[in-house]
Amino acid sequence: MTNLLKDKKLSETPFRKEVLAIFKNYKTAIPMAVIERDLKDYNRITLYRTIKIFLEKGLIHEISMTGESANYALCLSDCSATVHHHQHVHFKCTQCEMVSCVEVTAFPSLQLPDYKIEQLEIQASGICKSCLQGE
Amino acid sequence: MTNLLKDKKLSETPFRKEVLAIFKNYKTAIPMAVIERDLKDYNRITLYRTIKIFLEKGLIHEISMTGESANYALCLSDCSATVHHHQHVHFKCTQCEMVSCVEVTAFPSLQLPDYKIEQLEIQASGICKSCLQGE
DNA sequence: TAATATTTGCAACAATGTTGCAATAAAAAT
DNA sequence: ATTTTTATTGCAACATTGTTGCAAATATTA
Repeated sequence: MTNLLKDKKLSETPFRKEVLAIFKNYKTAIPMAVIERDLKDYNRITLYRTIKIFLEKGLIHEISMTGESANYALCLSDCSATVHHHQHVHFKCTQCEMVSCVEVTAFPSLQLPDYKIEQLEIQASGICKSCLQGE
Repeated sequence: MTNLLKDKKLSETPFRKEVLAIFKNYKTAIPMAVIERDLKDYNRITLYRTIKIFLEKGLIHEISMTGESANYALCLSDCSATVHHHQHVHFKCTQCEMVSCVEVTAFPSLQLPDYKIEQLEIQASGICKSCLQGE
């Protein structure tokens, strides 16, 4: 268990540790609303600033899916604000509404004539593991 | 040139025609801000409602890319609010900032063990056609 | 433990999006 | 073509989301 805050040269405050703990609790990506619900007591402004700096330092990444409010998840590999080294697909379950990051071995590739592709982001939706089993 | 509004059983009002004309003018996807700038005179609330109903009727679709505000573009094929028949990739140029829909013949496929994928959305970023040529 | 740097919370504000309702305009029916 | 019906618009008011300056509090460094 490494110290994510110190690694990214961020001061270790109780609030940041608490937010980080929430991220670690979830295996899925979570929206602001979930973080707010899980914090016993929090300041809206501080939370915004915390999320912002976590994003800037590449501690977490943002997942925007069409029609959804933004979700956030811990970065698994060493990322910065702009460069992310993920090889995963963002998956939204249409049944339980969970958004998660799914690691894939063979990440699809794509070539477009006349375009130079630098990054690919894949958002899938369907039925997740636990919903498939639960039926 | 079909009548998109009538096709979708929407009243043909001057305002809706104007908004539709703006969408037709652009080959790219556009954010709210661009629509607002292009409208000579408009009511904020009516615009929100217009976008909402255009989305509901499948006249336009929303494109959410990480870090971006939402973009909107006309649907090319016959779509509804939930089901879109696009075979295109959303492309964001990191140079000119344009977001566009790029039709592809071979749309990548993806299989995930334990997941049932129903829809795939692909967001690419890099350098677009005109920026590549302009250099 | 003191000095310095960073973070927090407040107040105030800006931007974005929503709702009820009366006036208005479009579509359907006569 | 004119009336009736239905849908849209704009206003006021509000809800939500996100931002900024600044002083107090806290964390880090020396």
